[in-house]
Amino acid sequence: MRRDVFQAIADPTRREIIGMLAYQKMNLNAVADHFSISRPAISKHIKMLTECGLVVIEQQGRERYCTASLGQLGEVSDWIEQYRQFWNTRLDNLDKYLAKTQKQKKHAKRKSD
Amino acid sequence: MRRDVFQAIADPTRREIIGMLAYQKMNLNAVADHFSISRPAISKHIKMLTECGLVVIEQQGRERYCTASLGQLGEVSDWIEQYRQFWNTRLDNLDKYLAKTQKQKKHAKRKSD
DNA sequence: TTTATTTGTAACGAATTTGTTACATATCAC
DNA sequence: GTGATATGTAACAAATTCGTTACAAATAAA
Repeated sequence: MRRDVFQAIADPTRREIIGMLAYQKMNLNAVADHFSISRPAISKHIKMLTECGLVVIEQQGRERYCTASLGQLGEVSDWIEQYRQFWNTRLDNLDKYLAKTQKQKKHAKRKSD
Repeated sequence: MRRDVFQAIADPTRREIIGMLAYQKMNLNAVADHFSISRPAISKHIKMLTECGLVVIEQQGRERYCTASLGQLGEVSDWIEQYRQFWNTRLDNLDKYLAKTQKQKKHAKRKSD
């Protein structure tokens, strides 16, 4: 099973969980209460998040308090940053231009036969 | 079918494709030659990348030249950056953090006027 | 001790992802 | 024209994801 950070943040529910746990420590049931899906489903999401280091668990009696530990997001950030030079540049504008002409070609194509 | 940028970059093959197309325009077969999986598989990956705007196609005769158009990565970058303040405040992160808060101050200034 | 609460996990199913092969179409080269 | 090349896509299969319900175990509360 793939358990990397890229995969972890691909799921919108997990991104929401991260958003909650970044600001407040919560036990698992409290997290689950914010969603319409079942508690076991949330439990699995949190398990995955802990497995890739984005959430840490602090056990207190029968409760498990979860907090976000977002340093691992650096892996994604680093991957993206290496390409930042390609954004909002002439190159990027060229790409947008090409995308535009491509659409025009597709439209023209059917008729031109 | 989910077709957002988070999902697009979750797959390692697609990240590799992005890495190749960021630096050079290539037709589809040239991309496929760099991988062990089949050409139709690559074709589908590239289709998905174009559908979420990370790759643009320029048709030239029977060939389709692909280039990366990475502005959409900003969506992921923005999502991550909102949490940067929560990362372990290492010194090398401090610069970026300060830059961000400086921007926020500028924005806040307009409201307080 | 008895009961309620918090949680993990097994077992399962549906949907999605990711690959394949086979075939169709359009274009180039001769 | 004929044949090679570049590509899209349909049809299918295997693996994975993401949810469910049911049950077990540990702890707290009565």
